[in-house]
Amino acid sequence: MWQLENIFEKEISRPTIFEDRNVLSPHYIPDHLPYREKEITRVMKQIAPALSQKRPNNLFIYGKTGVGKTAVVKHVLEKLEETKEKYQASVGSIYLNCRVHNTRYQVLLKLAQHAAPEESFLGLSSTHLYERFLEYVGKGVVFIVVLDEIDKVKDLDELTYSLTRANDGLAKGHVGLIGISNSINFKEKLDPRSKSTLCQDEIVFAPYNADQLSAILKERAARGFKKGYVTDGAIHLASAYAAQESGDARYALRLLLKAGELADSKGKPVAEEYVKRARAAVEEDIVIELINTLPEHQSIVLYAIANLAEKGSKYQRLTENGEHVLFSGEAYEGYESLCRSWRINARSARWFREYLNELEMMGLITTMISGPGIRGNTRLIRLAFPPEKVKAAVEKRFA
DNA sequence: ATTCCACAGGAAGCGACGGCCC
DNA sequence: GGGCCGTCGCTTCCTGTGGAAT
Repeated sequence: MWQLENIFEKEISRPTIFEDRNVLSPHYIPDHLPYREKEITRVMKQIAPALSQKRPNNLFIYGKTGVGKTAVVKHVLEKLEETKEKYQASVGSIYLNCRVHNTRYQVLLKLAQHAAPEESFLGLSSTHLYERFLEYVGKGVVFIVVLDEIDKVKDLDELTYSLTRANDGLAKGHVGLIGISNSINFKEKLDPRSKSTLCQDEIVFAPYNADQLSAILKERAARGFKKGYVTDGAIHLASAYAAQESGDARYALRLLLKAGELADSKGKPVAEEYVKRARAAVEEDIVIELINTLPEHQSIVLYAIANLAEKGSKYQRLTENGEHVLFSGEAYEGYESLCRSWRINARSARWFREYLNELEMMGLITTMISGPGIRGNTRLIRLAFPPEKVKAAVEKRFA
C-alpha cells in the first residue's frame, strides 16, 4: 500500500517539461486558428442568416486531413452559440461525426435526442424520429447540422433529402447543413439532387505550408510546454517534415507531442534530435496501426514475406545495392505452408497476386518486375520495413 | 528459331450476403 | 417474408510476356 502511494506521488511530483499536454492533443481546439481567418469568415457568412431567423445556406467543406476543417467549423459553432445568447435568437446546432453515426437512422436519432433530450426514442422508426425533430424546428428554430466525414454515411442521398425537405414543409424554422469531407471525388457519386442542395456553396481548405505549420506549432508549444523547453530548430524541423506529408497540422502536432514525450523522459528540452526520433516512432506507430487493420490473409502474406526475408532462402537474390528480394512464387509457397501450419485455408495464387498489389499500394512492400538475369517473368518482392517489427505487429494482431 | 519457364493479370463464373420491393 | 438484384470475395481458366534453355 505504502509503495503504491509513493509511486503515484512520485509520478505526480516528477518534474516535467510539459505545461499543459492537452494543448498538444489532436482533439484540442484553440481559440485562435492561424491562417484560417478567411475560411472562418466565409463559414460565418453562410450561417449568419440563422441569427435573424432566416434560412442559412448549405455548405460543403473539402480539404485534406489536418488542415483545420473541423477546428474551423467547431470554432464557428461556438461563436454562434455565444452570439445567439446575446441576441436571444432561436438557433440550435449540432456537430456529428459520421464515422460514428453513419446511417440516416443514427443521424436522425441524434437530432431527435437533441430536440427532446428527456425523451426516449428506443425502438422508434426513423420516420418518427424525423417527425419529432421537425416538431422542434417547426416552433421557429433555425438549426445547423454539421456532418463531419460525411462521405462515411451509407445512405447519404436519403439523409440529405430528408433534411432539405424539412425546409419545404415548415412554415417557421429552417435547417442548414454543413458537410465536411476529405475526399472530393465522393461528391461525384452523389445523386444530382443531393449534390446540388449540399453543395450550394463550397470551401476548399488548402494545406498549410512549412512556415504556417511552424507558426501554428510555435503557438501551441508556447502553451503546451514550460518556457524555454522547446527549441526553434525542433519546431522548424517538425513543420518541415509535416509540410512534406501534405501539410498536415495534425501530423505536425503528433510529431511535436512525441518528441516532447521523448525529451520529457530525459528531462531535457525538445531539440531537433528528438523530433527526428519522434518521426521514426510515429512512422512505426502508423505502420503498426496499418498492419492491425489488415484483412486476415493479407497479414498472413505479409508475415510469410517477413519470415522469408528474415531467414533467407535458396531462391533469395540480392539486388545491386545488396538488398534481399524474394520471388513471388516462393513467397506464395511460404504463404501456403504458413496457412497449413496455422490450419487456415490458403487463397489461390491468383488472389495472392492481388494481395501483393494491395500490400504494395499501402507501402508495406515494394515490388519490381524481374529483368535480365532471371528466368521467366516474375515479381521481386522486398519488405519495406524491418522483418522483426512486421512480424511482431502481425503476431500481436493474431494472438 | 523454337520451346520452356514462371509468372502477370484479364474474363467468367460462383456462392454468400445485404438491401429493396412488393 | 420471399423473390430478386447487385456486389463482394474468391476460384478457375486463360492468354500474354520476357527472358532462358535447347
